[in-house]
Amino acid sequence: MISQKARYALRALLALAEGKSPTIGEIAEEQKIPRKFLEQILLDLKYQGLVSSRRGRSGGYELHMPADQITFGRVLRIIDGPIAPLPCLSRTAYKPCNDCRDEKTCEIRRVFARVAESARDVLDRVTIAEAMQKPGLAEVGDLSETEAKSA
Amino acid sequence: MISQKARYALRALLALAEGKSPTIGEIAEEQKIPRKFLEQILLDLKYQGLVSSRRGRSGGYELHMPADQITFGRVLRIIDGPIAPLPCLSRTAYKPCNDCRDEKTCEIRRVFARVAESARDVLDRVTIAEAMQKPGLAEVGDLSETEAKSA
DNA sequence: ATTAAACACTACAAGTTTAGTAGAGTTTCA
DNA sequence: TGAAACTCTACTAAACTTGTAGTGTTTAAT
Repeated sequence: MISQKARYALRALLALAEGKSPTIGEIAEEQKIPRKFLEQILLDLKYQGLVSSRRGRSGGYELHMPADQITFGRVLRIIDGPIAPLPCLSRTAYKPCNDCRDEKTCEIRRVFARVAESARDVLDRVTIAEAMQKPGLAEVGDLSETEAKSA
Repeated sequence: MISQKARYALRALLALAEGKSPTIGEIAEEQKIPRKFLEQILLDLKYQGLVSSRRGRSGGYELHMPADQITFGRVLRIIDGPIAPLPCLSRTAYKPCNDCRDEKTCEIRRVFARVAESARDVLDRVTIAEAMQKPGLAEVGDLSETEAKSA
């Protein structure tokens, strides 16, 4: 499960990708996100260069880069940390599993490497811009599972 | 990230799949799992019918079903709960996302549905028996990412 | 210059989860 | 009958999650 915070971050970015420069308050109300919590999230995203802000009387937020350069994976790593299901499979925060004898022969690692790869395959490719597109148009990948309430 | 507890559970099951009937202490020592913690894990797996135990003087544990009928997904759901990245995508524990206006048009849900499906694709297919096989043999899926330390 | 509206930053806190530990009880077999 | 093994419940420290609170700083309009 991704965190509520990450969901809020993605929602906020999708809102900013509309192109306006809304205030925190406007985003919070429109997206039903607790306002002070959203402040912190937007600060995180700002520190990482995804959004920029204008202070003062008619301030607000906007994307600091094109929406088609912001992947879901990038957002998740900022908010939730590594995507990999095992520390020993993380690209961004590698750590050996403390109970693992030998990574090269670890059966668990081998299986989860496949999970990690397929997750990255989606998350590091799909951008905020793509996610905004209505389905039914030409799509990057296969979206046929939209109707199946599964997993 | 899957929990340490789930990793212990998978490790214990892989050990039991060797076919012997080891004691908790033997598994704990061999797999470097805290003994009392492992007791609880094995009890969970027993309640769910994956393993069975013999008490008393020469007791021990063994698999209660063929290793090729125990998928990683089943173990993860027992120990860690739902696999889905969003509550609204869980097959086993569906819950609406509280901040979501409309599931059918939710952009976030649409993207994570793809992640969920590909994760299930691996986890609900790969069994303890398959994981034990040495690589290099004929394999079910594609295992070519074994050498890439990524995600 | 003042002031109101907006962002910036830090601290705190309740609740939950994680990763165990502890200990008393029960069963079996030699 | 006693030692070795599983069974079961309770407890706990630390970390994480999901916020709330409050103070400060900047900007634009007046």
